[in-house]
Amino acid sequence: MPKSGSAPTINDVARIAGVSKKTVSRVINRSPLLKEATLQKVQKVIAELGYTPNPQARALALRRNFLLGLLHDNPNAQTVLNFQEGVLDAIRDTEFALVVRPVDRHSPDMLEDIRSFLELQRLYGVLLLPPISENDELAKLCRDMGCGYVRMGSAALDEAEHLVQSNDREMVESVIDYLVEIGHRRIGIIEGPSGFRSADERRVGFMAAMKRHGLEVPEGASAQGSYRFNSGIEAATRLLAGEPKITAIFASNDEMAAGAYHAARERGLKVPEQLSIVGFDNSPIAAHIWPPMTTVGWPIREMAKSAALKLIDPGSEGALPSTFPARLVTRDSVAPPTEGS
Amino acid sequence: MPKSGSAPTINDVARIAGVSKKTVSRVINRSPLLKEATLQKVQKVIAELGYTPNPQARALALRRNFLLGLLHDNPNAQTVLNFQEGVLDAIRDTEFALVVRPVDRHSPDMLEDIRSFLELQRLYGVLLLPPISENDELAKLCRDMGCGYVRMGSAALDEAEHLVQSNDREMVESVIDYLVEIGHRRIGIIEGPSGFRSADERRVGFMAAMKRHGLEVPEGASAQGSYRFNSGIEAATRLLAGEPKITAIFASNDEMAAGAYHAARERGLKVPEQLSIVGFDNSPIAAHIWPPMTTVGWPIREMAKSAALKLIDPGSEGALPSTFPARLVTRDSVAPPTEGS
DNA sequence: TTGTAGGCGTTATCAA
DNA sequence: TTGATAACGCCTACAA
Repeated sequence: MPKSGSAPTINDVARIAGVSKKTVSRVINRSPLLKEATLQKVQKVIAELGYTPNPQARALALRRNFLLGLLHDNPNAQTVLNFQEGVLDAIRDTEFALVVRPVDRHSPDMLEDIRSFLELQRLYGVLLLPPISENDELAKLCRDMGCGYVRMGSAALDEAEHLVQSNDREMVESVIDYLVEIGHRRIGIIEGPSGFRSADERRVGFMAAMKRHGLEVPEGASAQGSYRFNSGIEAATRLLAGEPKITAIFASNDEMAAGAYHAARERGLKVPEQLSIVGFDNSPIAAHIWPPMTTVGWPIREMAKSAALKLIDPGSEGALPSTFPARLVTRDSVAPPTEGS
Repeated sequence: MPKSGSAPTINDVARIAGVSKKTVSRVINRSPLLKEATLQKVQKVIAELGYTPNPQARALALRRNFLLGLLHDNPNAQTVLNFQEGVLDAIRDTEFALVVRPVDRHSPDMLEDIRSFLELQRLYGVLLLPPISENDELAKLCRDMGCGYVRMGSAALDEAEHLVQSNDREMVESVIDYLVEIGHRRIGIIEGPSGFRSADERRVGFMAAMKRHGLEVPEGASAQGSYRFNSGIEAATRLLAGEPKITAIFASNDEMAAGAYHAARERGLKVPEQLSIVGFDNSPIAAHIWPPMTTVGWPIREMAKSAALKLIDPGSEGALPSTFPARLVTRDSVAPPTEGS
């Protein structure tokens, strides 16, 4: 009988069930070569004892930990946290746990740091959040080290088994369609920083839609930001100073869009009457700012869950989808352009 | 010589250094009973080989993982993420890793869930964020299971070795002092939800300061919210409907304070000219809302670092402080009350 | 289909 | 001060 005070081990199960350790091991690992009767018998004992395999021992024997890593260098706290929740949805009631690791994408030895981290912790797999998910060298590193990985991104960065992707480009196109439909013609864009795939995708979607509608994007109707709030203020200030006046701004993320609100207010422009603003991300600020902001939201939590499942249970249904449709969250920052504006 | 392709083990080090495994183990664990010469010799080999002890093997032998857990049920993403960063500051360049575990404080089997989590993962220690850090049963569970723990809170919830605490009460008092100093007399409060220690502390600080200044808090000048944005709108709406009119609102957190902005706007009140608002937390929304919000910020990252050090290196200097002073972040949501208002 | 022997990389015990 | 030997709890290879 198991020593009281400590958790039962595989030996306890084996002894009580009257089989060998290895047989119990087979039950745990769902070996197909088990006689039904044996399986039942062992499972019964496992249930009675409340036995759970010791992850530390498995990790040692398998040279692989039952840990999923979350690598991120993301300025958006809510995104990261939503993602964590989604991963937890996937690993709930499993032996997996989630370890997080913020990284510094500007550090020259980021890759080396990650390498030694992976080597040390022997993670089962890692989840890569944008923008570092866009780093192909990092993906290669994971492959080389035999560490599973899934990248989250705004474009087809990798094969389906290593990717959960949103349709940023199309979404931005449909945002512009919407703005044009209600009457806007002179639409400006606050782009995200160069080097970010998401920023590229959103810009490309914007330009494509404008072109499709036969609309021009003059020099002064496009400005670049850093995805930070302050950069949004600056970019919008430049946009609003241009001629002819724009009637709407699409910002590549909500923080910059919030900055655009401030810039508009400073120029005495009312949102949405004199200036429509659309953001991207559906972060909390979009809901809390005044007037509440129309923005594009992606299903981060679902994407995270799917990403985690791709790692721990690739065959399962939840692991299948790789592309996740974003949706337009309509609030009050968009209105038809004012006559004569 | 170590087999190429895989990391060197303690056996490699022992063989090359010409000592036993155990001696190497002693070097790793800084045993004091080592001859200086042996120590040097082994350390040299360790350095040459770039040897790192395998955490999985240690975890098995020690029945304890080199993992810190972060348990939270926190509605504020930025707080959680800042805390994560602080923990990372502490464990950088150590063999520790951080595993996160959101929990549901409303679930009836929360404690049971956490128990099995701790049992399974054999965490080195856990960090408890408010509000679940206020749960004494949870702390007891950790003690009973021999799992280290540190609680973060707004009051003296535990002994210094298990606690990092902010001085919420005094900070709120000084906020009120400040408001009174610039002329406010009729000040309202949006309280946090009952059952939250932070909410209690902030309310108590508010009441104490008002009393000290000989000011009354009439029935209609106090309303309770849930710490959520919408509850802030509702609470502030009630507050602003009361008579005599209040000239300032202290909200127990920034989200509710942001809600108060909305309520003020709906009533046509300008912030800060006709209504001053002060929040608590210094979350991103405080900086991004218009006008930028005056609020109270706590040094979460430093608190987190100290909390983690209390777990992994209790003797170190950084592990000492248990009380961390919050500070007032002055922005533009406070002004003297308007004459005759 | 099941069992035996040995290994994963570390630490603990106890003797030398 | 050091070392041989046996855990720790699981898995793989190979044998039966």
